[in-house]
Amino acid sequence: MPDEAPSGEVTRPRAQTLLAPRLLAWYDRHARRLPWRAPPGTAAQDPYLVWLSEIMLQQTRVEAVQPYFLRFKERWPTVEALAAADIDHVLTEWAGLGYYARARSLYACANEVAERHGGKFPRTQDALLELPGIGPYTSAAIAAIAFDVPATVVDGNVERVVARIFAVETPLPRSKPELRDKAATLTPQKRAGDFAQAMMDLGATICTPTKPKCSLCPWNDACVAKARGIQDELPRRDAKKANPTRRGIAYWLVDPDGAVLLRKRAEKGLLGSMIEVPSSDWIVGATPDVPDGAPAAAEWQRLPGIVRHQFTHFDLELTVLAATVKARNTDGLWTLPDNFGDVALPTVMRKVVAHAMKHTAYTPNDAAQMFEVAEKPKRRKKI
DNA sequence: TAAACGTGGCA
DNA sequence: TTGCCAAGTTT
Repeated sequence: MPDEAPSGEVTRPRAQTLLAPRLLAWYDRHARRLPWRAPPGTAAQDPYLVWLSEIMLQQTRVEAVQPYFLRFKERWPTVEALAAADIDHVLTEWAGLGYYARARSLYACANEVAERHGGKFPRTQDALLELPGIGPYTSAAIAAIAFDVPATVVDGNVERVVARIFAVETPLPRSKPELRDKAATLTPQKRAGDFAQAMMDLGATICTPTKPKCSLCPWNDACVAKARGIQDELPRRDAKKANPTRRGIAYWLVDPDGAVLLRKRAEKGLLGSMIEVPSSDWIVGATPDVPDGAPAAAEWQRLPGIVRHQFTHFDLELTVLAATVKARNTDGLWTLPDNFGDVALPTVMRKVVAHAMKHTAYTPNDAAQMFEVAEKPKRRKKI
């Protein structure tokens, strides 16, 4: 029997109205302290920092985001500062975090906010949804966390918590609409931002994908999955098909100064707008023949070993070929390894760099030191 | 609707 | 070593 619901509020059984206060009480005691998060129940947070953190957190763990968030916050403290930045500097700062379309959308969004919204983020979910890189999750998260709008925030954590609380046995992603609707029945009218973060904290620390810590859960007495003993099996998922393996060749070309030829990838698509060691196409099947995709004619020497990398939808195996040239005979970004930290090299390309520097002695003096630079470019000097 | 789109930690 | 999958969005 549904309660009488105030206008705009989701109708829900009476028992469910008790759940949100219990979770908020748990959150008041157990909220993780994160650099983008104000303490529970305190003043509103800077919408710019909420937005920045939420974009970074898309499909990305808190631990991976933290150093990136702190560097962005320090370097670009406001949305106007970010909008005024050089996009390549933004991509360089993003390098290693993955899903690089997020960084391009981040920059586009900053410019829209700066130019069309007077530097202020819109306060409604619908208006936020219009901005680049902001979808259903992020619009709800910003509305709730930055503006205290009672929006329902649904991410992977919330889906897992809700699937267990209500024992939803339909596999993901088919169950998404049902999980969203059930999550909406839990969302309170007040402290929706804290509630959203509480749900995500609960999912991240208690209601974990494997071995959930039900004894510590503020909702354990209400959880249908736990009552049935199937909490470890939920949420179910449709089987995924195996990833294919693609193969290619990376070309490590060095000039007499020790500068290495790099180039910028196509603006969009895989690793869009990022910097790479020139390479062939990456194709399913056998490794392409030399000199497929080679940036110049040279006496290419195959380096021992292979560079492996896993993307979301395929595995990659790169053979690395190296050569030296007497002059910079082809266009590109000839870059000294000391400066690799200043370019937007994605992780797969850092692996190529590390591999090439390990197996070439093109700088006889201290290849080892340069290898270290390639392996750990995150601690780089300011540009 | 389904595929594309990164990376890293952990079992 | 391999597979899972995480504070999702875009096309």
